[in-house]
Amino acid sequence: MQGQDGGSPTLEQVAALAGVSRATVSRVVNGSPKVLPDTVAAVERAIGELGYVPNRAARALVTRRTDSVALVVPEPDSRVFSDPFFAGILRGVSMTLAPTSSQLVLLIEPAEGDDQRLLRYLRGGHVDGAIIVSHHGRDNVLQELAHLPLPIVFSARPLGVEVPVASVDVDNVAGARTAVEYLLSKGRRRIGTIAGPLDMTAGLDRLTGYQEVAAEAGMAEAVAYGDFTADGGEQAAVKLFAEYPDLDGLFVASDLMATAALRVLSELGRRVPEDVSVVGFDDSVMATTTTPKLTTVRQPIETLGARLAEIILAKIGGADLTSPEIFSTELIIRGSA
Amino acid sequence: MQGQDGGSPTLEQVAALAGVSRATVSRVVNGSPKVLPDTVAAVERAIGELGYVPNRAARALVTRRTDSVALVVPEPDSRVFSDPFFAGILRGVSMTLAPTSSQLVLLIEPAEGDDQRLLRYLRGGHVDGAIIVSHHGRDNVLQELAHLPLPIVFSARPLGVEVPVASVDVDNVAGARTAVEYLLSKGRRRIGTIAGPLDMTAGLDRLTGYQEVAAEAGMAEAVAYGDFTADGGEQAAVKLFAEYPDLDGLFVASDLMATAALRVLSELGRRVPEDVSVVGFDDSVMATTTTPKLTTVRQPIETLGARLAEIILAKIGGADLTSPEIFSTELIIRGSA
DNA sequence: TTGTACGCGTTATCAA
DNA sequence: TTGATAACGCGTACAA
Repeated sequence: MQGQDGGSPTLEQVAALAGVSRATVSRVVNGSPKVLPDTVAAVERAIGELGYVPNRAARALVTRRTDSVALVVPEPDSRVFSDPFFAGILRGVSMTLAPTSSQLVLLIEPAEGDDQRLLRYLRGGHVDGAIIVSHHGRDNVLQELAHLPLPIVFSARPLGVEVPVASVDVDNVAGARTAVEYLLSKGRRRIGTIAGPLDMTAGLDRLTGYQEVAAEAGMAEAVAYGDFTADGGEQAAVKLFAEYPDLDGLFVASDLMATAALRVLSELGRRVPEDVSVVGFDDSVMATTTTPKLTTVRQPIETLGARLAEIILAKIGGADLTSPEIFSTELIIRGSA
Repeated sequence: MQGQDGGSPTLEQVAALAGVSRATVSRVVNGSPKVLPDTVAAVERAIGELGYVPNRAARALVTRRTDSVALVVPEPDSRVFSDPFFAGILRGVSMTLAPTSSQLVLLIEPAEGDDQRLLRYLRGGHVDGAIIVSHHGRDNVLQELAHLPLPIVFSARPLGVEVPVASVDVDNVAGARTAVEYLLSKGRRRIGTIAGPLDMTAGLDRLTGYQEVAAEAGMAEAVAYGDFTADGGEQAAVKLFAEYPDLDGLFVASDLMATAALRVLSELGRRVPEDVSVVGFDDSVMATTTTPKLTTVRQPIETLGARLAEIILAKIGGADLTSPEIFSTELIIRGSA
């Protein structure tokens, strides 16, 4: 039907067909208000007939805007893709960007230590802005990212970055507090926790929430550390219950680790929730695949992703946003506590 | 340290600093063999000093190559992002593309029926090729995608497309056969299945595998349909066991639906695997979060993704690949059968 | 309201 | 081996 002459049609060809100049076609394409209705109609007809699509490269060259934003994963470990959190963020971001003219390009650190490649790309003006899905904080990449001359927003308060930056996150401390306080309200008196790595805000803050409530209730701490994987959760659970056999409550910093803990408890012959009540964090799909179903702290991940996209779009548009935005969590009560 | 004069440095500036012409710098950047070593050294020093990065837009404009490939989800339903299958594909694709100069652009259908936007984008020369993660087959979008004047590869044989196209998939029929035959080998004689939607190859082919074995074994079919979600799996399981209470074996077309079936069986008071043996499909994370753990058919998803990327890169490079590539599955035996 | 003409940063062709 | 110079397709002063 169209484009049969090899390359895509150009502004020039549309102009010829519509009987106007390139400039006028350009105006119509970009919605300039100062074009006669008749002219607009003629041009649009020509555009439709030819199936014209603006050449992004040419446009970017002159406007110095690429109409694309990067979703950056500054870690070579692509396991993040399997993380339900990442999936939710991706979903929120892409749903928000879809109706926009902006495209989403996925950037992942190609190999351990190859930060420079990422930074050069970002500095090269190939994208208008970047959303950083930062997990591990100690990385000095975050520092460099934060200082890039480019609109940037982080999916979580970047650990170790001192300058003010835009970020979107959930109140992990409060979420953890809710979980532990709920356990307390159910009469649990000896509550332990499986924490995440302390170089991630999610690990750090959720542990802090637990510690705060423990201190307030005069309860001794019982902590084991996992790495947010099923295996790590299993090992932590085994260790925790070997060390503190009298635990009657357990707050786990992620649902995935919680499912592992549930299995360990089952093998240990401890009934859930009768002997030990368990609360997770995330409210991911897995929370409903276990028996009993998992009571967990829900975070509005997709909303976080959507907001991330809104912020980067706003910053690209010139808005000056450089502070964290915190969303609240919600306790979802199911069978495990 | 660099780029302090506003925009990124250009070829021109590098040339000035190195005392050569733009053309020579361009040659060095693109690794032309016909440049004197001394000149190369001088140019590279200038590049390093200025922190020069080629302008992608300008380059794309003249070479007519964008160095980017699209990962297309031709459905407005962004739930796919939460699908472990999609995550694995994304992982394989991005790992393969990362060391390359190619960027990955994520394209999702913005709204129901807005196929045209997607097609125009793809036709507009914004990417060099596209990987289509097609789930639902009846969509006529697939037809149009298959006929695009652009290197294309599908993540599964696109249902309803008659022309030869490149695709990468697992042998779903054989995988399902393995599962059902295994159930048979364990002494199960009354085996039912929870199938996926018939407009997806995964749904269709896995059902076919079940039906083949059932026919060969002279076993009556017992089929219920789910939609690859937990809720759908639950409803299908309820319906199936209401209709066929004597089932002693169950093959479920996806792990997620299998976890739901496991819960239903538990509520029905049927022990797994003693009363009913269950086999899933995928070997996703959830397969190990259930009690008992799920015996399932594993597909090498990440490998599929990697191959998808290799194929699209090859096609962009001129290779003529237009036939399906089929990978095999593997039965992972755990506790449920 | 519309058209002319220039420049965006690169690559590629052709001379030198 | 290197250097001018002409495209590539588009936006936008500036002029008409």
